[in-house]
Amino acid sequence: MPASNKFTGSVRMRDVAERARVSRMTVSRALNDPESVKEGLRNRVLAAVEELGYVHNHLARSLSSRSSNVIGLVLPSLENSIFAQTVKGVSDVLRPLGYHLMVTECGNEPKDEERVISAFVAQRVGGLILHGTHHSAVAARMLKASGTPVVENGDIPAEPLDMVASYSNRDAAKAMTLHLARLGYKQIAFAALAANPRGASRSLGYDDALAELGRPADPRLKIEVSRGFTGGAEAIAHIATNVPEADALFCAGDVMAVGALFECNRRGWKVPDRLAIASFDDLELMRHVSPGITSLQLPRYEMGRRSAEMLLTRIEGRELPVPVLDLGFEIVQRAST
Amino acid sequence: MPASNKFTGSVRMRDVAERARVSRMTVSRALNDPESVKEGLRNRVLAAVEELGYVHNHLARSLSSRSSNVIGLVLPSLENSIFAQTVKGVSDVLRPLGYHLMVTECGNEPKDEERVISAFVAQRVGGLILHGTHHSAVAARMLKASGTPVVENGDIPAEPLDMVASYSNRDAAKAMTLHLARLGYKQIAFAALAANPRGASRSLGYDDALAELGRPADPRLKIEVSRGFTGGAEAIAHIATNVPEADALFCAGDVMAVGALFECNRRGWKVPDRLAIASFDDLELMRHVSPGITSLQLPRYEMGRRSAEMLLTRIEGRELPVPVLDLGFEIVQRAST
DNA sequence: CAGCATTTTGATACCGGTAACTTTAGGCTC
DNA sequence: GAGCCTAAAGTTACCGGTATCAAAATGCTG
Repeated sequence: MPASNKFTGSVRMRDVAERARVSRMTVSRALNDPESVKEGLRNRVLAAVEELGYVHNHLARSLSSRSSNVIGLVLPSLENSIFAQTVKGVSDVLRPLGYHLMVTECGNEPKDEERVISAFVAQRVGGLILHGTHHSAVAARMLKASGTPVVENGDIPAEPLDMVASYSNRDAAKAMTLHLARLGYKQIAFAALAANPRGASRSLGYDDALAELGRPADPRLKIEVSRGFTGGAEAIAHIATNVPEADALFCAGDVMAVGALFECNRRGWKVPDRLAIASFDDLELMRHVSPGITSLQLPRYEMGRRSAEMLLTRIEGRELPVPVLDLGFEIVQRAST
Repeated sequence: MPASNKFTGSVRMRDVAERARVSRMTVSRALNDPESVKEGLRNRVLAAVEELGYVHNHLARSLSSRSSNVIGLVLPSLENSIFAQTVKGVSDVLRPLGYHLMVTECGNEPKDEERVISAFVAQRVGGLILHGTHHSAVAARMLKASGTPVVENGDIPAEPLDMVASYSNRDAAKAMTLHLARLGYKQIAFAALAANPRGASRSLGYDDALAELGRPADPRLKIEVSRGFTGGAEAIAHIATNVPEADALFCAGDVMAVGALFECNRRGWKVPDRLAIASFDDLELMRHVSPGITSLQLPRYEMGRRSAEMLLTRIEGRELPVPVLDLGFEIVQRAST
């Protein structure tokens, strides 16, 4: 039991009711559904609220009404600005309707995600948006049992928990690989993020493309690197040593491609002449470095917006026609390829 | 009243109690303070919890116990990875103690912050960490009245709401400006973020330094730019047109310095020979570009960690000896100056 | 083994709201 | 103005837990 803090005697609805000389119920109505209270009383109530500095107790409200206006968003990390757009998409939908968004970060481990989900379910949030698509059995069961509406939006999972609004990491990786092939690159290397479920899907997409092209899967071309700028440098080092004949590098993690580009600059490798570089995520940075880096523009904002909309639809009791939404992606061709 | 979703008949403590043939109270104790229940009963309870898939209702718990294990963190934006370290610092302290962190973004407008704070207070969170230091009167009053422990950690405010764990934006900006002067730069330009309260403090710090150096404040050297990479480019353009004699540029916003560096590259300006560049925040990027950018290393992680610790101290009822903590900063000298 | 302190469990009231229902107050028709 | 209908306000019970105090079980001492 962690908390031992007690809320210091805060103002209760009863206090407001007494002050306005009405019943608690009238106060409740004046706050939640003002139209249903006659103007005179309503003003008296609102005045009392103002005078006493009353702040509605959502705890009690949610408990009693068995509904909540809080939506939880579970992200693997906040280190990355790639999620900012998604957060904005969600907020833009929720805010005008009076819902509140609470974000929590959970890493890539299903066990950690489980703890976060458990906390949200314990708080009886109105709905949950999960970026991850790999969940522990306990988490899945808990979500199902609690009946919490859920949207997954980091990938398109084979077996959705509930609703989905995302792009397909596998399709996107495949498309970019094919794009590089179409541009004439023969030896396309792939830098993969270790221990990242979305990284794994991307890796499969790369394989798909090679298979479709009828090219053999050269294990030297598939490079496992660490995250961040460092990963890009590692990939270049690997190519220099082990597959100098590679003519393109597709980086499957956000800033990784920039790290690779910087490393090429350090080594005096011309991009794209010596080596073409493509990135998975179209961060703002990609168009500011030179050469600009070809990348996949993902529907980050849309993912947020549609996730929130789907959630609200479900919360309001309407069933959804298509609970799995593939939002696609686009390839942005720049000077690096 | 937004939500109309009803929690579908979830398992209650009463159900667990019946199944384990004990009183609700025993279940409550077995979950919150296992030591206080004898092993036999405790196991029976835990087995029942497991079998029924019971998830504790924090709503009810918080309402009844008038305490919460949720801590709210209010950030101006999630677009920026600079807050990731702070989030991590907070989590690292809270997680092992069973507290949960919920993050919300609020922009730079006190009115928006007020809405977020109000939501957190309505949820009766155990404590609040605010990055902003400019609050609406309503928000301040609400926090005071509710008795919620609060830590501000984005700057050292003149009049703290409660506790503070931060560095001083003003001091940091002053120190960097003095550093540039010490390196011999004579015409130090300053690129400021418009409409950002922390930006304003930094601007004052720059002024302080000039005053201390006995240099006149040349208005052409103080440049207001937009945020992001673009802002840096704008600053360079301004210098080229209006103050070509400037020999150093101090950028007061995160990626701005990188944008400035890129723009210098485009124009063929040598850094630092033609123009030295310094950045406020020591993002990872700063050491990966070339030349590496001189910047201020801020105690982002510490700010999170100490904020959380202060909050817990207060929550546990102990008073703090020093409720305002200045965590300082360091200058990282790199090739750009 | 009685007598008392301590630990473990249970009964009851209440946390601060809202749902559902009842009562009262108005408004209209004839 | 009686009769009926609707709107507005109030009453009561309960949401799902925990605090608090009382009761029962256990242990210890002499």
